[in-house]
Amino acid sequence: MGRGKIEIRRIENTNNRQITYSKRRNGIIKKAKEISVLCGAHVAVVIFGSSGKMHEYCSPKASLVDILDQYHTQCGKRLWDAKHENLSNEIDRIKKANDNLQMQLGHLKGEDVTSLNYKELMVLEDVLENGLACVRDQKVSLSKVSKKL
Amino acid sequence: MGRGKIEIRRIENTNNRQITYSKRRNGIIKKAKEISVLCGAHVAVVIFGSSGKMHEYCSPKASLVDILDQYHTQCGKRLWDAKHENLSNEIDRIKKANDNLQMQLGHLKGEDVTSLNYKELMVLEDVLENGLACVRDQKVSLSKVSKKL
DNA sequence: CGAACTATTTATAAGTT
DNA sequence: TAACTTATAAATAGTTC
Repeated sequence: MGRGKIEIRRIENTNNRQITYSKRRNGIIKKAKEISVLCGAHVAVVIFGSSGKMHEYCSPKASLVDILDQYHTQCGKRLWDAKHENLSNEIDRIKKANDNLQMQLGHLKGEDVTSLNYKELMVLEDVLENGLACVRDQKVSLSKVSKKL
Repeated sequence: MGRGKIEIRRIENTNNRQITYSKRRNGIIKKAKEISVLCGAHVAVVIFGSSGKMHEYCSPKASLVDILDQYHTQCGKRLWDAKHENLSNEIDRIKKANDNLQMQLGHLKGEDVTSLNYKELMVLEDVLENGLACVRDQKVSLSKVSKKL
């Protein structure tokens, strides 16, 4: 619709793409408003431009949440359950990472070392010696600075 | 667009309303596809006609869940129910705990010690010395055991 | 009836300022 | 650059089959 016909393919020129995006976004939202008034339809439109900025439209008297509830009820795709599952999995994952860190930390502090074999103890000893050296170096550095002041 | 201009107000004739709904719904979804291709936008459209039947469009490579996640991130509105909110909060909490553990672990290994003050360094030194002592004791214990065998 | 048709309106691509 | 203009493409209201 315009001075020239365009192919429906990505507009490579960034500026033109931005202009077209803004115009067409307004167009879609206008159409969404119209169909909701003309036909009493419930409509939700969410658009993210390539810049990441969001625009939304939702027909009057219905929040996006309402529309999505309706979506959930109707289509049986279990939108929320899927989301829930993802979150639960993430929690499990992080908790495991956490436990692992706790254990490492405990070993460094000398806790539960009886569960380690000789080789592991040697590695641990090296790490601790190295840490101790760094800490002592830093103490020395700080002492020098405070003497200068 | 059409043989005659129409007011944007509810179409009272059920049949005409249904026809217009169907035509315009297709129109909106076509436009949504076009903007996603032309501009690389992410778009989600959910429409319920007055009959209650649902239609949706979601731009390729992004599920409705993804788009809603993005929505959630951007606008901070409470799209998810309390359960999900709790899960999200838990994730944040555990992640923070995790970061804290990572930092402690780093310090024990001698990383980023320059961010510590003298008092903190002394505490750290004590912890490390204690840990080292435990580890060495354990090494000795293991040696004794292996000699006995 | 729903699919196809067209006269018109509307949206918009490109141009202009 | 963004807002305005205009020629043209696209959408669609009413109609036909």
